[in-house]
Amino acid sequence: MNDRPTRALLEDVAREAGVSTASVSRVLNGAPHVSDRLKKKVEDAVSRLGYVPDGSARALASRRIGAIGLLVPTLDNPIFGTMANSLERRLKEHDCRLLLATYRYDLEDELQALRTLVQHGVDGVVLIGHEHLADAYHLLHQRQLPFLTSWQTHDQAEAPCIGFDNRDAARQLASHLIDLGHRRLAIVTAPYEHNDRARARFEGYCDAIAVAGCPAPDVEVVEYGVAEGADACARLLEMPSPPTALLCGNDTLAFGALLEAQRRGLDLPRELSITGFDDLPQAAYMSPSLTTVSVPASAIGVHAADALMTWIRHRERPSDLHLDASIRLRGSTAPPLAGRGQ
Amino acid sequence: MNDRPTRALLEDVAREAGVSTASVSRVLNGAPHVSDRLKKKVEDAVSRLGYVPDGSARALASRRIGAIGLLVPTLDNPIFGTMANSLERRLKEHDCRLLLATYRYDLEDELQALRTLVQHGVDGVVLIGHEHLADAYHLLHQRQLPFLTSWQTHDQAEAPCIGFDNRDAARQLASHLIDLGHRRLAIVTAPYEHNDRARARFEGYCDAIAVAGCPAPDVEVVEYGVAEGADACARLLEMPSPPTALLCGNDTLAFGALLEAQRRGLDLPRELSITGFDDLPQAAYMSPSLTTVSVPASAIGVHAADALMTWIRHRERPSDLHLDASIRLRGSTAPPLAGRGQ
DNA sequence: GTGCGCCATGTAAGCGCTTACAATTATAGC
DNA sequence: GCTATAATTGTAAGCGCTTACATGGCGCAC
Repeated sequence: MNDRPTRALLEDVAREAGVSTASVSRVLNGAPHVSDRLKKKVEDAVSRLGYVPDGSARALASRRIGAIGLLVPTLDNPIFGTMANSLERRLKEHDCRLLLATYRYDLEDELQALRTLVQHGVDGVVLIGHEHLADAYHLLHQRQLPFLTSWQTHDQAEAPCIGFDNRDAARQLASHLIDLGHRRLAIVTAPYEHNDRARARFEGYCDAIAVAGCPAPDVEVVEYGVAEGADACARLLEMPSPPTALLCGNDTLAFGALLEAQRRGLDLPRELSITGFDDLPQAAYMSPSLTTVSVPASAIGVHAADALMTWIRHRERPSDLHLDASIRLRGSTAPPLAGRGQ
Repeated sequence: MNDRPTRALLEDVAREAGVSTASVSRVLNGAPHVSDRLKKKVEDAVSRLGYVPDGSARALASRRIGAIGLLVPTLDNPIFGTMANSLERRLKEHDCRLLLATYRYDLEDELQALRTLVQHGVDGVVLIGHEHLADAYHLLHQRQLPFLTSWQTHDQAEAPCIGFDNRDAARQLASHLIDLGHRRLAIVTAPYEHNDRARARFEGYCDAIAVAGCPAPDVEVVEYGVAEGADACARLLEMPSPPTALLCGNDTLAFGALLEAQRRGLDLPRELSITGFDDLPQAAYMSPSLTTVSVPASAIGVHAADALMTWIRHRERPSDLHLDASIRLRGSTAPPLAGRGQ
């Protein structure tokens, strides 16, 4: 109990309990076929010595480190924080840890980060989206590491996917605006070349616009950020025939757009409808409150944890899971002013 | 390289390069006294074989896992996401990984999480605040693990601290309101028994109120959350003599309060001043924009990474770092209506 | 020319666990 | 009562690296 100069090892526990090291290990790992008597002896010895197993040694011998890797573009966007949070909590219930890495939407950087995670021996990996460098998939398959893609449904067979249909949700959002009478829509999106979620949303917006026969939308491509959203909004409003509705790639961009529109004295939503995507907690509390899409970030985390643990522990590859994202109609969308938007 | 059924080991590299395993290890770890010729031979062999070192084995043999642990109350509050994000990025530059755990403001849970991090062999730990169970400090010291407390300055000698003065910032915020003429202030805070940041803020508010000789503030203690902030605001406004200004423990509570006040038709900020704490990105974009305190979350992450890596690599304990938190005066605070607030 | 010291490299002993396999004992079938 | 089978437990060989220590060369002062 007093500070030992050298901590107790499994071998010490075995000696103290008068059993073999293998038995101690078995008790500690809840192996089958262990008598209650043995179990008790070992548990007593463990608490008497204050023994704590060494994770590194266990990892080396068992080839499992008890941690999975999560690769997210960034934690600056709270939506990924929400997902990471629920993932970590759920993993903890499975007695598993979370190794986190970010890559700022840079797939080269992602590959690099993935390499170090794999090198560290993570038992599984969760990726956001399904668009990654071929080398990343190659590495994962070569190592036969259980991994999931998430956030965006797709039909690749590379890996099980836990996500929702960004494109369809985006389509619904745009349709809603069109139903309200908007014809001149504009889109503010993040670069979507290497971002399947952004691309799916963009395409969903375009789908609805094309089906309705509206004129091709003006498009602003900017990085995610409030200031970027504001700037994009400013540019769109200064065009010869400005839009009556703005479809933003996420809530952050929409916040910026909303701010900029108000700064210019526009009467929202009468003079400009704005939509976001993600439904961050404060979206409902903007004024006007933001029409957006509620994405199942927490659910993705929980289900990803469960699916991955099943795969790791029982060696059975989980199936895809399609979650729902529902649109939230709020105060930032309304019919356009008569006479405008044509 | 085609898929090898069995990956190359350090031993294979040694054989391929015609040198000893020790030499390979030395080259890989940049040990001194290695000739260029040896280095080149090894590097060639490594790339020829596509060798990737095994993190677990390295960890066991060297007693360093190349990862530090971060314990945050939750990632649902984006302010911690911001900190985790910058910490992870900076650690990456030091070639170090981040093991993340959350504990929902439950110190027992935190100790539990800390135990598993230590067990995993993290090379260092970053804690939020300095209030933790004695067993947590005990564990850290017993293992002689480099660790930092953060977010809130203090003068304990337990560990180096990287933080700012929540109390002083809170005091400034309250003083600002008092200077504007408010006399009846109220406080909405999270439970602060085991949360030194919340407590410091609360005390800062009380300090200023007491010094100014204002009547004792009504206090609502609620969990962090928008809905909770709204409820607290509602209760305070229904009191016999409602406050003219509301000091909230963080921005999330303030968002809720702001919303509730508007829902009740109050003309903000004339009829009620509201302040937050954290300066989340959207604080500036509420309407009215939120007066709050900008906290150096990113800076804490960066400096924590640097300090911890110095400690780990050079065995020299870093000194405390006091960062600044500055108040942001915005649209949610104004002088009280004449005749009210007495 | 010899001896000392330093540099570069090799040898091999772990690091602290897990687990295949062996050994032992208990259970059961006939 | 004897063998086949299953339930327990023990033995010991790794897991793939790092590093203390040993070794062999080489340059240099004397």
